[in-house]
Amino acid sequence: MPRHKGDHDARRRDVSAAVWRVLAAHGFGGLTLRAVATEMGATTGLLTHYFPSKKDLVAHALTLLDERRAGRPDRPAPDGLGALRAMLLDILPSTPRAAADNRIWVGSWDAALADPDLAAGHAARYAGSRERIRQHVRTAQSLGELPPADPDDVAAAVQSFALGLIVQALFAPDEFPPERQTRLLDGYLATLAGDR
Amino acid sequence: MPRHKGDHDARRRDVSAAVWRVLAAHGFGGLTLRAVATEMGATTGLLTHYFPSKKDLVAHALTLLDERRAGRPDRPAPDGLGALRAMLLDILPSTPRAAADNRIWVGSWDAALADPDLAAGHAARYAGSRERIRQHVRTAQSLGELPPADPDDVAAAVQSFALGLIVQALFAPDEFPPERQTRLLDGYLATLAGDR
DNA sequence: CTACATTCACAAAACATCCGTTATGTGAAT
DNA sequence: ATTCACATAACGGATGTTTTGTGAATGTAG
Repeated sequence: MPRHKGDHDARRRDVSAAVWRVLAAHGFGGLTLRAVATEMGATTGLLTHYFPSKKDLVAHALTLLDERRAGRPDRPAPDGLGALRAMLLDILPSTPRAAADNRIWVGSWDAALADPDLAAGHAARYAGSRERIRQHVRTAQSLGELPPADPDDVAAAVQSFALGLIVQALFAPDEFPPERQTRLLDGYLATLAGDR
Repeated sequence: MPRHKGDHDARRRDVSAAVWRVLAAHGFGGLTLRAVATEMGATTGLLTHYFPSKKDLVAHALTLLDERRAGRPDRPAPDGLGALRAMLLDILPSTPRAAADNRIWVGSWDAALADPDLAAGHAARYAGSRERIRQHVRTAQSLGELPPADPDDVAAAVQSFALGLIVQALFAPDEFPPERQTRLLDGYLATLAGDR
C-alpha cells in the first residue's frame, strides 16, 4: 500500500484523472465519490482529505482538463488558415483521448446550463475559444486566404461548426471517423475561402 | 382539487409538460419525481399512478417532445435552399420555447452518452435529421442553388453548424440573439451556395 | 542512537439526507 | 359495492459529508 508524501498537488492531479475516467465512462450522472474512489483503488476518505466538497472536486478536475488543453503545444502549421485548421483538428474527437475529453465537456453542459455560475464559466471558455479563432481568421484575411467578412461572425460560425461536429461524432463515431472529420472540416474551410 | 376522468393519455401529457419545465429549469441533474410533482401541484403518487418508473416517465417526455417538433407544420417556404433555411430556423433557439426545447436536448446528452440504448436513440434521431437535410440539399442542388457535392457530407456539415450554433446560443443568449442566429445561418448557407 | 510524541495520509465507519419505489388510505364517481 | 384517481406515508438504498481510528514517517529530547 503506497504512501505518498509531500506532493499534495500531484495527488490532487491523480484524483482529477480518476474523475476524468469516471466522467468519460459514466457521465456526470454516474459521478459519485465512491465511484471515483474505486477507480483509484482508494476510499472516499482520500477524496475528502484532498477536497472539501464534491463541487470543488469536480471544479478542479474541469479546470485541470482545460489547462491541459491550453498548455498543449500547437502542432506546427503555417499562420492563418493553416493555423486555424490545426487548432480545430486538435479539438475534434479524432483520438480516444480527444473523444474522452469532448465527451466530458458535452456531459458538463447539463449541469452548467442549470447553474448560473457554471454557465458563466462555460460561456467565458467558449468566448475565449472564439477569440483565438478570430485571431486566425484575421490573419487569414490579411493573407488573402479568406474573403473579408466580420471576423466575429466568422469565428462564431467556425466554432458552431466545430462544436456540432464534435457532438455528432460522439454519438455516431462509426459514421464520423477521423478521416471524415478532417474531410468535413476541410470542406467547410474551403467553402469559407470561396473555393469550389 | 380537479378530478380528471378517462383521459389517461391527456394526463400523461400534462405530466410530461411538467417534466419539460423542470428539465428546462434544472436539467437532468435536478429532475426528481418530487420536483415534477411540485411543478404540477401534485404528489409523487400521481406520477407513479401514470408511469411505472422514472425511466419511463423521462422516456415518454422526450418522445413527446420529439413528436411535438415532428408534428409541427412546416412554415411556408419554397423548396430547396429555402426549405432548408426554414427547417433550420425552426430548430434554432430563437424563441423561449425553442430555447427550452434545445436546452432539454443538450442536457440529455450526458445521460445519453453514458447509456448505449439512449445513445442509439439519439444517434438515430440525428441521423433522421440529417436525412431530412439531405433531401433539401439534393433538391437545392437540382435547382442549381447549391453546387454539386456529396449530399451526405453537406448534410452532416449543415447539421454540425446548426447544433453548434444551438449550444453557443444557449450559453450566451445575449451574444446570439435571434437576429444574429439568422444572420449567421444565412451567411453559412451563402458560403455553401458559393455566393460572396 | 534511541525512545517517544506528533503529524500526515489515508481507511473505516457512522450519519443525515434525499431519492425512487411501494404500500396503504380515501373520497368521489359509477 | 366496486373502481378510479390520486394523497399519504413508509421503506430501503444510495449519496455527500463528518467523525473516528490507525499505521507509517518525521521530528525531538535524552
